[in-house]
Amino acid sequence: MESKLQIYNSLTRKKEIFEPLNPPHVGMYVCGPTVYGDAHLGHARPAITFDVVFRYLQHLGYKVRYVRNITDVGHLENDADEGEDKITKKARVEQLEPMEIVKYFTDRYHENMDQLNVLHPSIEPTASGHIIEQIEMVKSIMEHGYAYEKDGSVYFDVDKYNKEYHYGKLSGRKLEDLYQYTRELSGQKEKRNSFDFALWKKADPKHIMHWPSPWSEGFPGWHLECSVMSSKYLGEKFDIHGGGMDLLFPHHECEIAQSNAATGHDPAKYWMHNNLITVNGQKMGKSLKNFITLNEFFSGEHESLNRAYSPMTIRFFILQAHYRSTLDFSNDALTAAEKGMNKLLDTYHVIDEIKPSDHSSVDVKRYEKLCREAMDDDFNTPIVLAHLFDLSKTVNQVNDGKETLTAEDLKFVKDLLSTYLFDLLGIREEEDKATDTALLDGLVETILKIRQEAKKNKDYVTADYIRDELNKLNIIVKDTPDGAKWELGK
RNA sequence: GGUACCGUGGCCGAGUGGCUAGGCGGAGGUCUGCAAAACCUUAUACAGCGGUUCGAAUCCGCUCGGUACCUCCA
Repeated sequence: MESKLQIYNSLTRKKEIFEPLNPPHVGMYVCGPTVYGDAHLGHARPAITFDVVFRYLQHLGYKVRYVRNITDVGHLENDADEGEDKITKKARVEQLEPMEIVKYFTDRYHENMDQLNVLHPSIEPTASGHIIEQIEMVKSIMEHGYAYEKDGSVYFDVDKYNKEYHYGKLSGRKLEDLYQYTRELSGQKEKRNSFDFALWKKADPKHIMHWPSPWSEGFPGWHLECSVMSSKYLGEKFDIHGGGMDLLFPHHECEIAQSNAATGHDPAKYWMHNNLITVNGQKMGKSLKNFITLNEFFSGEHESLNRAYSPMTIRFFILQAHYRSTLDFSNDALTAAEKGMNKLLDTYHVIDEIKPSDHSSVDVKRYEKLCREAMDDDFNTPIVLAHLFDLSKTVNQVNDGKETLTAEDLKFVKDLLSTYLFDLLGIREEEDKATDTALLDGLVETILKIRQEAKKNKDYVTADYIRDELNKLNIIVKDTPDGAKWELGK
């Protein structure tokens, strides 16, 4: 089937028809986390955004290789001890091996991703596992004349590169402007220009993580790992490179420069960037210390949280905004997302209780096209959800006897909800709701029969007592024309 | 200073020239012993000023306000 998928390409700043380089194969690389702390809400956004991209591309029939890295070396701390990277610093503080820290937070990250129902990437390479390849790439860039060594460190020669290529093509920055502004900052003497960036850095004695190289005992520059691992697993030229908008400059700009310097061409055809999550209009981030970790959301243990929010509520909340828009966090917004999501999940189950008619009074088939068009339009998940809410309204109207649907159409609606809500948007029902055991079922039914007797005798005191007590046990009773129904509450 | 971008009703959030976005919340109603759910109806909008146009939230200009990034800071 001909794809009409359009993707907003940060490189061209417009939506483009998605045409893979080698169909039906698609290569996608996304910058993963630096594992030196628990993942916060800001980390959930790229993970979920590109999870949906991954799911939808597969849905369209593409064979996707999705690579998401784990950064476990290299990111230097600027504000604290100079020359120490984040992993190392944490290790020294806690007297642990760096790889112990890495393992701990990598496991925690994976746990969070599973909770958010984020599919595992095809390959999850680590920077520390690709030191040799990184050294090779530095050599290649040097051989092409775009890097120079100084006192055991190797720097990328941006000025020289920019004479042959265009440094700033992704971020829209001009080298002259960078030069004017950055020259006043405390530049390092080793560099020819302040905007040159490190490819290899000589380790000073207190730096624990270091590897031998032709230039020094040291460690790779932080832009290098992504260039190396993407080309190793996806080839020198692949389809999609994704990441957070805050990585656009300098990180992704430098990746483009490194690839061009080593191979003569850009690494990725489409660059996708998810926007940031804000708190009171400000970026949620480590540096601002205004972040809330995912575990804190799940437990509710944070001063900014009124209560706990389930992983699926977080996921739904993120999907209710387009990935290229900023998304403002608040308790009200999360609660609204939770209620909306439960409404859709209820609809999914209501379908089973509807008696089919011979004739459908409404056209539900059109929703498939509408949902598909929304996804094709740069993964517009809020529009998909709006259509699903419309569909939900229709189902409820049928349930109320105001409209009718045939058995075939009812199945169609159920399948459509299943496909979009569960398979593509990755929402799943909370486990405690899914595990209604037969025992619980029987007990509650029995108690409700007693309550029904009480109601028949107009003994409302007993009836309400039963309902209130069940409520306290998180069992919500609803009286309907067909008798009392119940469900486990939030 | 530079670069990218944003400003939509109580809250969140779609929408790039004319057609109800949607969710949450509010108001009224149907149903109901009461409640909940569901359904129906409904209010509240496009930062300001000017321009283009038959017609602008949507294009252009200016003003005001806000955000992110600016090289080792994810």
